[in-house]
Amino acid sequence: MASVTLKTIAEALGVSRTTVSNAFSRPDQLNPELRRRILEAADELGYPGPDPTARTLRRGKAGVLGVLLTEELSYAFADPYAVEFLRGLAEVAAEASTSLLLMAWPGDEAAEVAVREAIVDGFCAFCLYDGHPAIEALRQRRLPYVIVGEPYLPGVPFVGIDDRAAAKALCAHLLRLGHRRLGVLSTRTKEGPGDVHFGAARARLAGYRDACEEAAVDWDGVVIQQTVHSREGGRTGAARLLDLHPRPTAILATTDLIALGAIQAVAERGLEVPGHVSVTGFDDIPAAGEAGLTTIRQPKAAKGRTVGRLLLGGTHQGEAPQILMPYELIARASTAAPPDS
Amino acid sequence: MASVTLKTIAEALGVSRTTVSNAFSRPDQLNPELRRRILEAADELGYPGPDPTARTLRRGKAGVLGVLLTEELSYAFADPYAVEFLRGLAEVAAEASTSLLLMAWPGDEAAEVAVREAIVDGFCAFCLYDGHPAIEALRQRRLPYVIVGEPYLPGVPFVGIDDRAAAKALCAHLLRLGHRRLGVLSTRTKEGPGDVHFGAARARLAGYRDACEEAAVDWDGVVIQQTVHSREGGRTGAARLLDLHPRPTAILATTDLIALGAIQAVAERGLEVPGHVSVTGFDDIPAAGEAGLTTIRQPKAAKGRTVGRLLLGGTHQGEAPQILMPYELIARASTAAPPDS
DNA sequence: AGTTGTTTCTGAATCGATCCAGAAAGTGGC
DNA sequence: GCCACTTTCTGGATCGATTCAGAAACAACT
Repeated sequence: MASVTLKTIAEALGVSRTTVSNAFSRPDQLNPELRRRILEAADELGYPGPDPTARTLRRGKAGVLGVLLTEELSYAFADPYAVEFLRGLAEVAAEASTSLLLMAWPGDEAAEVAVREAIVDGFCAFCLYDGHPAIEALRQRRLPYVIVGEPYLPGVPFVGIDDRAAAKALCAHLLRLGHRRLGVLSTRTKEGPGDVHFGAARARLAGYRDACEEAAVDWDGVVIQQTVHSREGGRTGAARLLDLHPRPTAILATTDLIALGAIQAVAERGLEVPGHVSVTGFDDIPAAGEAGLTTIRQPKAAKGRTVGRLLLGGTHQGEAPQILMPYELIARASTAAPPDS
Repeated sequence: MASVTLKTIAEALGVSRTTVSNAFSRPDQLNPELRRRILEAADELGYPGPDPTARTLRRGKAGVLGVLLTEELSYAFADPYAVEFLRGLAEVAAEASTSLLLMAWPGDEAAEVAVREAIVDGFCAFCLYDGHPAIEALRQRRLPYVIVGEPYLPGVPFVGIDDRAAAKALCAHLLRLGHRRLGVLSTRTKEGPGDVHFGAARARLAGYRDACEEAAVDWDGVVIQQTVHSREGGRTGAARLLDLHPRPTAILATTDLIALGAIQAVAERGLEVPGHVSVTGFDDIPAAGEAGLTTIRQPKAAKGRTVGRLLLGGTHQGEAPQILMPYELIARASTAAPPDS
């Protein structure tokens, strides 16, 4: 009944706990023949291996990085952008013999508890929104942590791009081509249609607005259609925009996934991209290139690697690091001058 | 420099460690006024809260269930089936104040290590394949664990449906309708085109075969096309099948997601479902109903709940529980008699 | 005054490993 | 035969909390 520990094995063989521990963790510290006997005895006694909890407590290092996700798991994984980011993060983590822990929460209330109780060496928060209770909990844990992409908050470690400036550049590109009737397709907010809650979406909308104001285009005349963050969501959302009279000549989607759905919706109407409607995305996922989508490219895997290095580098003394990664406007075939109307 | 612990606070206030511990974990065990002072001092000293590792070691319970995923994260999350399952699991876990830990591995070799070192109360392995090294590691940890859906192995705790029998029923349905030229769309295996590695896919193929043999249809004449597990993968895979001469009159996809892609491919050829080609799926995800897809319905969330209860119920003594859940053939509009050729 | 009970707090033991300083035995060089 | 060095093993301290039996103070009831 009593569980099998190092002590059980040590007593069975008449050696010390330390020696048994070495047999598992530092094989070069003992005689190979004795080690063989120890492992054999461990196997016979049903020893499950050194207890990870005790080991972590003593070593003061868990060998784990926590990745915080919001409730909608599908949000994070349906988007190839997230997968790329995680690949970069996992790469750096693996070099430090560290594994990733994806933390799924039933809801916001549980988030705080989860952050407080997770056994990790650091956190990376992904897809949070401004004001999420976990953010304060993160600060209190006094472990290294980084907010990725959104929200950007003063005094909080951050890695991402300047979403607002990038969005402005993208919108300015459309305005330069001559577009004046714009439609925006944004990810759905948590709060319902009133307010755009997600930091990145909000920053991107602000960037579009900046560009409009600079070009003296009336921002209030721009229709903002919210939708689910998926290809299908882009299709149905775009359908709404295409029903408007007069129809927008350009659709700005806040992510590539949505933009790809929008392109599909345009085709289903028997219209052409960019002949009748121009479409832009955001992120430059692999499928964007194939579809000839004009978008903002951001370094996805590199972002993950940067986050990993930051977290594994130890606690940040003093100032919180805030790293802005480079981005690039990729103009492809999905944008052109608007049709003569 | 030295970290702030219970002891630091206790000494600062001249009370015992136990009392400070109670202030955090058992508020009813001490004077409210003293508790207030303790929490205040903790805040001032920058105490990050009781160390989760130490707490776990002492309590002997982590309050965490590990969910094992294979390398392809997208595999698990692109499929609404997985999301539903996790919802059920999370529900039961939440009732026991337990959170879920999604474990992402860089690769198979890392799997063993991760299982050995994870600080959890139990494991649920999802989307593993037969012979995965993690399976042996799971057994050795002597913690409760369950294999979900695939692979089904003797002596290993299991929850799922009888994939083979379900697949047989589905295929028999097509054969009853009169189909004789079948095409199969299966998820890609790890090993390449030679052998179908994933347990469920293999079991489903075996079921199709059973039905064919019972109806004296030549199984060797059935083309098996492998593809990526996604809607897009289904589209391209089905395109290959539709290029065959003579064209199959029915396509059996091993998952709904693939089937939905197949339906799209048929439409793109200017053909009709089920007029020219019948299509079947597997799992009955929400989108399957909308698309009128004939498929096998299995209880997704209930499966998650069952797994959760099993894991939280403690270690299984003696025999490994193997639970087969009910399934149901859902005949919808995507299947009909083959065209007169 | 004595018994019982409640509230509030304490000290030592414990969870299961790892780390460190050092002991014991054996090796090699001079 | 002595010193220096390596290999192999040991015992005790430690990581940071929780648990448990019990002490101290005080109230309530015979």
